[in-house]
Amino acid sequence: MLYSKLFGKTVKNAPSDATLTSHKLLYQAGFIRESTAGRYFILPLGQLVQSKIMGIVRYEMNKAGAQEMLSPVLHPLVLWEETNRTKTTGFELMKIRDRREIWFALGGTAEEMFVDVVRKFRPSYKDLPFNIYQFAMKFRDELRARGGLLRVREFIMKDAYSFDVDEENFKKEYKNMWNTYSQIFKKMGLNTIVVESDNGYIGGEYCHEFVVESDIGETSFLTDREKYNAHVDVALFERDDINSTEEEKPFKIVEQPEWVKTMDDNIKHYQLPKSRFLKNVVYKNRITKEIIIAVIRGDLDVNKTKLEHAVNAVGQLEDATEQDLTKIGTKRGHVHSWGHKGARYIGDLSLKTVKNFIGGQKEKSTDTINVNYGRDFTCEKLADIALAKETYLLETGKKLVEKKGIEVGNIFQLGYHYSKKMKDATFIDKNGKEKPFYMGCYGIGIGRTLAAIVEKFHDEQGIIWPESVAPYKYHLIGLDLKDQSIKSKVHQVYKELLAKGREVLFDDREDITAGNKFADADLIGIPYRLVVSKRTGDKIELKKRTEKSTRLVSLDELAS
RNA sequence: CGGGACGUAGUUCAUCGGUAGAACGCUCGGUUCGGGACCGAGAGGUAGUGGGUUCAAUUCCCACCGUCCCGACCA
Repeated sequence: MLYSKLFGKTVKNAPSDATLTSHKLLYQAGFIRESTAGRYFILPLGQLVQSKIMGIVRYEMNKAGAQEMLSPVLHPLVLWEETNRTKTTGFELMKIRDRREIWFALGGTAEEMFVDVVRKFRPSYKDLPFNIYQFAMKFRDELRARGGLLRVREFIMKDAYSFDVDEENFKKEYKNMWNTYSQIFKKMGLNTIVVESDNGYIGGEYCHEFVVESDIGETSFLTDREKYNAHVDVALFERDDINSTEEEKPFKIVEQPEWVKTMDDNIKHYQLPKSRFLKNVVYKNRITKEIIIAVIRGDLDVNKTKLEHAVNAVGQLEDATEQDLTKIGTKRGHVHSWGHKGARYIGDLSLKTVKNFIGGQKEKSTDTINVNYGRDFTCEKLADIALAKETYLLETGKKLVEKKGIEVGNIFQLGYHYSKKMKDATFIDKNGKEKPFYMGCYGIGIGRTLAAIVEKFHDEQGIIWPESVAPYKYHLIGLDLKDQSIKSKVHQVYKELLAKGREVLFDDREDITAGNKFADADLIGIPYRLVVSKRTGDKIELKKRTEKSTRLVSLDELAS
């Protein structure tokens, strides 16, 4: 490619809106331009990288036995109605209607579509298992796009769907995809951490995110730096014992000055640590309108995801409003740990680690002390509904550390979730009986992966592409091009490299200074820089993007 | 959707009641030519949109639209 003809040039300034390095560099180096918030043009250089990434994904997926295909972008809305996801999806479904007034969903994920195509064949157990996948544009009506390519509203995703006869066979495919993903990201130079995470409606053990550790990432996970890596939503930890052997004292209602309102006031007033107080957090189920009060030890925070699982309302809880509190006869700061009619009480396991809690029935000028779980109040159930935090201990006694990362891929157990909801999503087993498929799905965000690579591989000068995903292998620079013999020589080098099938970006601009060309080369970040000038004689100067030193090589050496 | 910031040339920013200016980039000419050179000339803006206040609005006020950041949300 001749740089002079390349669409998408480098620029000196990034837009002031860009806060992330990957966003700035991809903009400045001419890989992307924004259309509207969260929707990007991927320019020629950017698309070359995306192609390389997709090439690696495709190669490894095929090697693992998966088969590439393509589904329509517009999904018949009736399919989403079949699984009730027109209502329950976490993301706002984008809909569109054709001239016949038929409604479609713009695909944000494609489980229904893949089940639909599979059921058109009504396979037998002999046809199973299989894993089919696609690279397709995904549409998400994100509430907030963010950080260049990091969180967008349209992006290319590789999404794969596996169909097995049962869980046991599914597990093998799950492991297969796990290994495949590790290999894919390794090939791109990305070190991924496999993080246990929440898969929403199913729960269970099969859901993992592949995360590139990075402070600018949106995924928070806890790790013991050895074996245990878990998303904050699911991370388990040992609740430390506060005083569970202490003797239970008599329950008492005590006077309390009116200035005592917040947890901090409590600490000041009673001169006791946070862990000795009861804390109540109120949620509302946005579907059923049910009020849920989570009761927890004062030093811990409620983990909404865990709570949703505890009350079997995945994706349905939201913070209660003042009006909700009024409805159950209370107000902010005065929620009781028991007794509010019309509310369900769920307690955290930590309630058992403290004797003689303070609080729980705060009124205007009184509160309760020496409150004990079991004796003075009980909840509908005690469950793990607390948010794990850094420095908490695992059951193994290891310390947890909180890290952030970019989720570049995930693997997911679907089980029977879709196959049982969708009509005829079955295969015929050995005994001639219909059985639902046991499914899994596996995604990789291509654009986000690209951004993660830039976040990891760059320096002050610009991007440093790993060779496997670089838009070109060589960045050829011609200097002293007014000299006809040098000009013809560098064009000759370019032609011969192309003839040998090498990927070359050739900076053939004649009126640009050397410094400019070098700066552009560093910014674009192609792995090998070649220079032909009056200094290089018969040879070509070679410099790796990652190194400072240069050396002279012959054309044969390069092309061989 | 809540909180905050903002919208002026392709980009970064100035001007802040009196009809818009710089740098970079771009075009042309010349001098340079191995780390973002220099000189000269030039093109490029209905100041997001609409309304209001005013003799006069890019500037003040309101609404809408759009953008970014934090939060909520995120198969």
